[in-house]
Parts: sequence; C-alpha cells; structure tokens
Amino acid sequence: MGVTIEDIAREAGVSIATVSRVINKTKPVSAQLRDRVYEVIERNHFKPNSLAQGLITKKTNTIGIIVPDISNAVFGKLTKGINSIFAKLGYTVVLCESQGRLEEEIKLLELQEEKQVEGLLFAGVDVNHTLVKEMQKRDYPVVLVTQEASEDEGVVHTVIHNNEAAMYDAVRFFLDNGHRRIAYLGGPKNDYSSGKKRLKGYRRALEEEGIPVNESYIEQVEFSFEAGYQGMKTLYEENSKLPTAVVTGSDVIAVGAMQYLDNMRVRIPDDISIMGFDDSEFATYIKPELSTVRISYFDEGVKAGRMLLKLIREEEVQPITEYVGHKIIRRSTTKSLN
Amino acid sequence: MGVTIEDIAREAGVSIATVSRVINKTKPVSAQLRDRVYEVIERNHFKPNSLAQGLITKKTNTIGIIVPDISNAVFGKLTKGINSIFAKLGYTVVLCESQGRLEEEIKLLELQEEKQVEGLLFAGVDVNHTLVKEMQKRDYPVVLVTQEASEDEGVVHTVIHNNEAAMYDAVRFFLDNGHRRIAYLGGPKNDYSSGKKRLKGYRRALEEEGIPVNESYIEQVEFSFEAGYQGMKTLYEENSKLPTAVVTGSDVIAVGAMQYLDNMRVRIPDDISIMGFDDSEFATYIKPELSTVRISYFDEGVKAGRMLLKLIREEEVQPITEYVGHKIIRRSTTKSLN
DNA sequence: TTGTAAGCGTTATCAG
DNA sequence: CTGATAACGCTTACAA
Repeated sequence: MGVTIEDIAREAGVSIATVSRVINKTKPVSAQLRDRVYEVIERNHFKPNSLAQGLITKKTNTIGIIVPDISNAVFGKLTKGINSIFAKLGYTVVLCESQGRLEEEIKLLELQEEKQVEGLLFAGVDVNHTLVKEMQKRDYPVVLVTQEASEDEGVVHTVIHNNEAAMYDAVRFFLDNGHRRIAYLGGPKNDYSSGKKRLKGYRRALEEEGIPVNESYIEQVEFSFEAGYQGMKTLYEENSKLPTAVVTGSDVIAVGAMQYLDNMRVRIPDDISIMGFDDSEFATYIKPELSTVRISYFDEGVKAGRMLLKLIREEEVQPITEYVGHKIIRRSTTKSLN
Repeated sequence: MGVTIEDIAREAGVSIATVSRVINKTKPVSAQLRDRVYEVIERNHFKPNSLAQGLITKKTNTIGIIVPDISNAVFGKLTKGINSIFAKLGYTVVLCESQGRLEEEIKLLELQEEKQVEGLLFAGVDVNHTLVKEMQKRDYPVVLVTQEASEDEGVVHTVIHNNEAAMYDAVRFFLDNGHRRIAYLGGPKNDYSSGKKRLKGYRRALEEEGIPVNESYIEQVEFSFEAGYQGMKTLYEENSKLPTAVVTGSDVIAVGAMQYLDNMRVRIPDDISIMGFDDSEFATYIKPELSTVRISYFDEGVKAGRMLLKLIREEEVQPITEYVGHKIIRRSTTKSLN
C-alpha cells in the first residue's frame, strides 16, 4: 500500500524521471528500461497519485456537478448524460447535492473550487444575481443547466430546454384541438425557469389566440403528487365553469391531478384533458397513458457536458444559451374537441 | 485566479505557517495576526488547494461511489442516502458509472485509487471471485452495497437487503392468503443477489409448504417493462393452468406483466394477483395500485455510508454483512382467496 | 506565538 | 536516452 514512483524507480534501478516517462509516454525511453519499469509497476500494482499529478500539471481530470437532489429522475438522467461525455475522456465527476438551498449552492461552488475541478455543471433552482456573481468569481468555467439565470439574462453559459416555448406549444396543442378553457397547474412561482417561464408561455399562447387569461385557472404548486392533487382540487372547487383541458408543470403533478379528478368522477379525457411535462418513465404505465411534453434530460446533460468541455479547452468565449428540444407526445389523456 | 497561501502570507506580512494555522485553527495565533490574515483571505477569495492538502495530510475527504447507472431510481436513492451521511462531514463524492460491465468496474476501482479516495461504496452486478480480489487489492476500504459477493460469501463488507427473505415473504404472503399456484417472474439469472437469491426464497417458501415447484411457473427476465410484458406472455401461453398469483422481480417488471394481462382481458386482482418489488415512485400512480415488497434504497445508502465511515476511521475489522429491512405493502393488485 | 524548512508524490527543466 | 533537481501548494515538526 502506498507504493510511490520512488519505490518503483529504486526497484527497477532507474531514476524517478524515467519511471514518470514510461507512465506518461512523454519522452522516449529505451525498450529495455521501459520493460523493466513496467514489470516492476505491474508487480507492485503501482498507481500514480493523481493529487501529486494534479498539483504540478494543473490538470485534475475532474469536473463537478451540483444538483438539488440526485434521487430526482430529472437529475439522474441529466447526470448520466453529463457523465457519458466525460467518463470516456478519463474525467471523473465530483457530485454534490444542494437541496436547492442557496447557501448550500454557494458553499458547494467554493468546495468544488478547493477540489480543483476543471469545470462545473450547475443545476440551480433560483439562479439570482447573488448566485451569478458567485459563479463568475470561480476559477473554473461553469455552465448552468436545467435553469437559466433569473436576473442576469445571457451573462452565464447555459444549456436548457425552452420552457416558455414548451408550455406555449402545450397550450397551442389544446387550442389546435378546439379547446378554449385551458387551465394551468404548474410549478412554483419561485422557480424561475420551470415556474415563471412556463407560465409566461401559457399566457402568451392564450393571448395570441385572443383568449382572456382567467386568473382562477392558474394554480402554481410544488412539483409533487400531493401538490398536483391539491392544486386540481382548488381548480375544481373554485371554478363554476371547469376547464376542458389542463396543462401541468410535471408528470407527477399531472398524475396527482388525475387522481383527484378520478375521485370526483371526472373522466379523463372525456370531461377534462390533461397534459403532463417531462415524459417520465411512468407516463406510459398509468391509465390512461399520459400525454406530455417530452424533455430529454439525458440529451441536456450531453449538450451541457459538451459545452463545458469547450470552455475547459478554451474553445469558446461568449456566454451563450443553448436550447435542447422538446416535443408534444400525444397519448390518451388528451382529447380533441374538433 | 490561482492565489496561493504564499500570496496571502506575503500580503499579510506573515509566514505561510501562520496562514495555515489560521485556516486550520490548528495552533493558536494572536488575534491581531489572525484578523489581518482573515482580511487578506477574504479580499482575495483564497481557497486552499485541497490537492496539496491531501498530498501531505493523506486525508482527501473524498469517497467514491460506483453504480451501474445513476439514472436508475434505485441507484439515485442509494446515492442520495450515501451522500446524506458524507456531505455533512465535509466529504465529497466521486461518482462513476460502470454500466454493470466487469472490466469497467475493475478500471474504476483503480481509477478511484488514483484519486486517493478514502473509501468506496460499490454497487456491483455480479460480484464474482475476480472482483472480490480486485476489491481487496485496493488501498482503501470498500463496502459492497445492493449486491453480495457471489463466490466469496462473507469475505467483504456488505450492506444489502435480504433478497431471499424478501421473496420468501412475498410468496408467504400469497400462501397465507390462500394461493397455491404462484408463479415467479423475476430478474435475470446472472444477477446473483436480485436474481438467484430471490428465486431461492421463492423455492424455499413453496417447498416449506409442501407445494412442488412447477418449473414452467418460473420466468427469469431483465428488469424492464418490455421484459415483464414478454415474461408474462410466456407464462400465460405456456401454462394450461394459470397461476392465481405472480411474484415479480421489480415494479417495472410487474407493470409490464399487468399490461400484458390487461391486453388478454385477465383481471387484476380478480383473476391473477400481482406482487411488485422495490416500491417505486409510480407504484401508487398506476391502477390498480401495486402491492409490492418495499425496499428503502435510501436507508441502504445511509447504512452503507455509516459502515464505510467506520472502516475509514478504523473502528471496524471483521468483514460483515448487514441487512436493511423489507416490508410487504398490500395495495390493490393482490387478493385473498380465503 | 511565530517563522524556517523539510517533506508529500509527481512532472518538468536542465544538463549530460 | 537518462538522471538530478527544482517546482507544485500546503502542513508540520523544530527552533526561536
């Protein structure tokens, strides 16, 4: 245990410089010495200490990822996408969870700096001015993913799906299918990208169609089954005229809403159509199968990973926002009124 | 960028040793110098390089995790559980995905060693003799989680749910509810813990009850919806006398099986009862709600994390296997025949 | 209480 | 092609 380059050098009867050269193939070494060194390395299971390597080369082959919660399927897929890019390049990932708490996010941003990551993927929740400043203060490039900066548009590298357009398209889908009374059961207000932006898309679609936005058709809740259930309950109880369609902020919210409607003997999609968001694993497991706005978080991770890589290699300069696509998936919870 | 302890020392007019002391509070420093140093540190956003720290102290505050696939909910929850233990202690997690491939697992075991992790949590797939040897070769302690060694029982630290007992209990549940014809639609044969062990529990329960095991009631498939669907199809087509109950290897398999039965107009649970495994998020989203064997992978991560921590602190010596509990959750896919 | 200096395990720069 | 030796940024005896 703890065999070092010096041990190898001594045992092989060469200098540590030579050992280093055979490890890194950085300079020619005679076949004879090379083989001898390799043999000793094998026999002792020698592995170079990457701390020492990183200290001198300034290259750690490490990137960081900060997500609110790794057990959330969205971030699981995202992380997998990111890792798919870096793993094959020999990079390793330092994973941290922030619980979506600002102070924690800042602390982790600093912690990752101490770990000398070469770059960082950051899935924030509300990326306000404070956070943007913190990101810029760092020694390493960071790309924001899954969220965009709420107060400083375009100053920080971002990879995200177009939330406004996605929700716009969802509403547009219902409009095209003859719906006029469309309710919004979306994510929380304090979530800039997945809350505010989507609501904006909802409003825009309605306004473009000349349909006045009915504020009591708007319910903003947490991303959970229970919140979806309660939100639908509010929508149901507080509107004498029910909507014919509901767009939601996530499949989990949608399924909670469906549960409530089922309890109330409201039929889906005959009485009310429901549109989910994300296209979660279970979307096709439930009955009726859930129509939804598909977002590929894996692809988002891949794209963000590629962007970070460019930044690490200094191939990119301007802060830029890149979008990953979305797609309306029609299944069985939506019905045409035409 | 790249401000070092030396820069701070110079600017504060003290020695680097003093700076080190105020950072680590390792030895008393006069209030005057302390404040001066702090001020300079703040102003320059100085963060100690943890590579250099780790190199000299032999303490990296880093642990490794190897899982087959981080987007799989099981490993997401597991990782979250592990991280919940280490994050608050200032430890950081190096996450790697093996795709469940042996060569990759070995490669990552070595890679983590180079990164100087203090310990590792390993979620293998088939932990055979080769892999156990590799684990033991490492400089750091490793605990196996989610799986047990298939060829070397008890030689390596392990945290796992008792797969055999869990499946035994699932079958026992059906037996107690008057079922006699119970089929097994479980995971793949090459998965020691989640495949072989569970099948063993199935057989034991039946044998104890004096019920001869009907081999055509046994189907071993991948952990996927499609495989569950196909497996159920085989069970259905190749048995003139259908089972009254089916125990499955995962909720996903169960839901695939239910889909097939639904297509065949077989009613659940009136014609056939189904028992899932895991208690996935969607178990209560589907209709009827899925009865299942609940495993808390979060708790498993917590327990494994605690064990690794003990090993890192050298408070433990003997390789030991610890089990996390399981629980049969009765919902609506199971019916009593009594 | 403070500073000096010797490492930690590598790579990189020079000579040879 | 090979070997000393000086970094890398930090901690920690050992002195003062």
